[in-house]
Amino acid sequence: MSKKKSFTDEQKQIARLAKALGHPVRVAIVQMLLTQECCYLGDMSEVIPVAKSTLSQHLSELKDAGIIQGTITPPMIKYCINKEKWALVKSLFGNLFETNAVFCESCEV
Amino acid sequence: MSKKKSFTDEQKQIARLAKALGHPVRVAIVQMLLTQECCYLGDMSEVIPVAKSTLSQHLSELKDAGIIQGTITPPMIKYCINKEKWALVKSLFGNLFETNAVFCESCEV
DNA sequence: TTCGTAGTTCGTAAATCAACGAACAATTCA
DNA sequence: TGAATTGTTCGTTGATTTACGAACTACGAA
Repeated sequence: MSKKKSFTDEQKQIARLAKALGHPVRVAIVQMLLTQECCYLGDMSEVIPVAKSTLSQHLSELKDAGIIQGTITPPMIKYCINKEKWALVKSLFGNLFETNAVFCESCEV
Repeated sequence: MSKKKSFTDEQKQIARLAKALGHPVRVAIVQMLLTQECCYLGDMSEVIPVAKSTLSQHLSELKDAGIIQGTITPPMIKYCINKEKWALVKSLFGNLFETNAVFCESCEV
């Protein structure tokens, strides 16, 4: 047995969420959804410069991470931010940011 | 010319930083450096269950993203959080989180 | 039933990521 | 000078990501 610990749930969750936000397309999607309640792939593809199929894949990743959700409203699918998950995102990153950080004075930049 | 705009600097910066935090090993590193629990690769490798070479690569990624910095203090290298960059991280994510989000009531979870 | 719209999935190709051990610097200490 | 320590780089192997157009599904409207 090793003394090395595995990762905490918090570390895994932060990593998962950060990864989901780790691409400009996905950041753009989230920003858009945050400011306009919900919208459709078609709307996004007018603004975000990638193929619709690519956009759809990015939407899937955000969905897999739980950050967004889609509701079928034929013939379209309405995407929006998942309220609960977004609260979790804020809370997890908030914890990290509120860490009373110790910066190293002797380290040059 | 397309009417589609490219990505804003903010979107690219957030994505870059989020990507850097998008792995449990790197989250663990940042958490330790924030509190200066460990500052040397050797210390970290006693806690984080990956090979030293792998750890070194993760440190490089965080360094490339500008989040951490290393100072040579022979025979070791002392790592720490880059104060200015960390402030930027907080500010960028802060902006995102402070967005007055409009959640869609009609979307089921 | 046929057409058009909205979005997903498929198939493919290139690039990047993640992981490991081995080999390699650089430096201190004996 | 030689040995030990610290950390990086190399070389390799898979897995994952990103991107695109083409093909497909699902649905409402004509």
